Amino acid sequence: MNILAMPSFVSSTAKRRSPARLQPEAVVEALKRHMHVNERRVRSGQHVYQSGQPFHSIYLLRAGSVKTCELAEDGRDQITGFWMRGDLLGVGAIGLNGYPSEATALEDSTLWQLQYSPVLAACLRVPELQMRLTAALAESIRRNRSWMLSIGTLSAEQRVAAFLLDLAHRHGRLGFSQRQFTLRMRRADIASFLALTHETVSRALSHLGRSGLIEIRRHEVTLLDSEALRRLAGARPVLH
Amino acid sequence: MNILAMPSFVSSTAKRRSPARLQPEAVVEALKRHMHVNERRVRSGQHVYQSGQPFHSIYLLRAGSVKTCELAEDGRDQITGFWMRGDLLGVGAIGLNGYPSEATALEDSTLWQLQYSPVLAACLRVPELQMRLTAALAESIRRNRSWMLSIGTLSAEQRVAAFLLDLAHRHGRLGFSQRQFTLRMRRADIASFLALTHETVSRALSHLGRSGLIEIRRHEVTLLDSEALRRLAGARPVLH
DNA sequence: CGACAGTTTGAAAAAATTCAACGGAAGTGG
DNA sequence: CCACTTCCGTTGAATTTTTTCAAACTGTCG
Repeated sequence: MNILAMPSFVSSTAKRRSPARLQPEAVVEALKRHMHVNERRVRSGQHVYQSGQPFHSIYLLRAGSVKTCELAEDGRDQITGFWMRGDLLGVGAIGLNGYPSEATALEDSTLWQLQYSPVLAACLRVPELQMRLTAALAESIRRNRSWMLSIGTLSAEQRVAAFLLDLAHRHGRLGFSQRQFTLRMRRADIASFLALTHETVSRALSHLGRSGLIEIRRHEVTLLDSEALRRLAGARPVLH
Repeated sequence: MNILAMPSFVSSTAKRRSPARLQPEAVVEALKRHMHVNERRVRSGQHVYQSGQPFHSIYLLRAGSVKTCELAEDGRDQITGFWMRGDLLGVGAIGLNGYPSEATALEDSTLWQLQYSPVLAACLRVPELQMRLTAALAESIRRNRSWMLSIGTLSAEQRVAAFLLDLAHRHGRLGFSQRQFTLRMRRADIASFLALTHETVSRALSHLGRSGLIEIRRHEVTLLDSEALRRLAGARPVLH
């Protein structure tokens, strides 16, 4: 789903890349050339959109970070993703009248608001944009499948390890440190995302810390031995 | 992801529908008018495509049923979906060189093979096709999110109940009985899909049977009290 | 400073998995 | 067509993992 640096996965498919990679920034340029873009700033804790709100726009996250949460009528909810620069939000609402989920800023963030009908129009005129949007949707599907694989096959601690590696990787792609970063979300959010309880996540993090694989203090993480983390998470070492 | 009868979810979002519903069959017609379609028959147990195979085509399932499976390099695997008439397969490969997952027929099935470049070309000429494809991708994303919600918030038995209701619902949309149908997949496949073991699925089915909510004999299911099943699965009663 | 949301940890309980055994159905090969 | 094998499903019991409940601790924000 990341327009600026696709693709990234928790596992497996990282190698099979697009034949014709598009320059990410070029696409961003193209977007601005072909349609009006409204910049929107959202403060930490505020909603980008809420469940049920009429759907008009998708959002390109330009700075900050955002979580998305799926809500059931009976009150159950589930974090469905954590997003950073370059990620596209609200695409799950395409084809519906309203957003089926909500998006909340995890820190002060800025987004480009892209009204969906102009996007469609632009896609018709600019094949590259269409390809890009479609590819972004497909990547989002792969990301989900990869998550399903993790949840279905890994233990609690393995999931937490995989989660940290995923965050690290996405951080790295955006030019930030792959070793050290801030967990912008609460333990309970991680827990929901990983289909665990917040206590279990806390224990897993503590245990990874005691084992010397990571250092964690509150929201600051350092991956001390990402090789071991990868082994733990069941992935073959990534060579590149 | 179902081209013939979107959308369907395990939960929540079923009400927020597309403003301009497109006639499903009309889209199928349009497809045939605008590009060459190769019909392919696959026998039960055979692959539609395999992980790593070069990606050229997506598939529209016309008859039968298919399961898709995500594979990790270390041997872990995970069923990511069960598909029936009208469902679009292989879209996860868009933007990649090869399929990241594999699709296996659960019974003798027939599919339309749609080479992807003509699909793209057709989408550029026919806005309706583009909308349809994009909407199908978006629906697939929602389906995944809905699955995440179920896995993250429901117990084993609730997941099995939700699974049966989902199958029943999709069956119903295609004009088959919503009350009685055949589970084409093995217990182990259901288990993988629901992030459980096959023993747990077996026990859950037996227990639902003993409780009088369903009748199950091997692969034949009858939903005796789908209202109670819905309550069990945590959903509000669907009114219509 | 004080309240509070969020985190950590421990102990008990519950849920699901693992291991093991059995039975039946389907498929294979004589 | 039958014997045999293999795969799949079911069930029970033991074990493991994760959750639940409870309490204490910490950093942040009025």
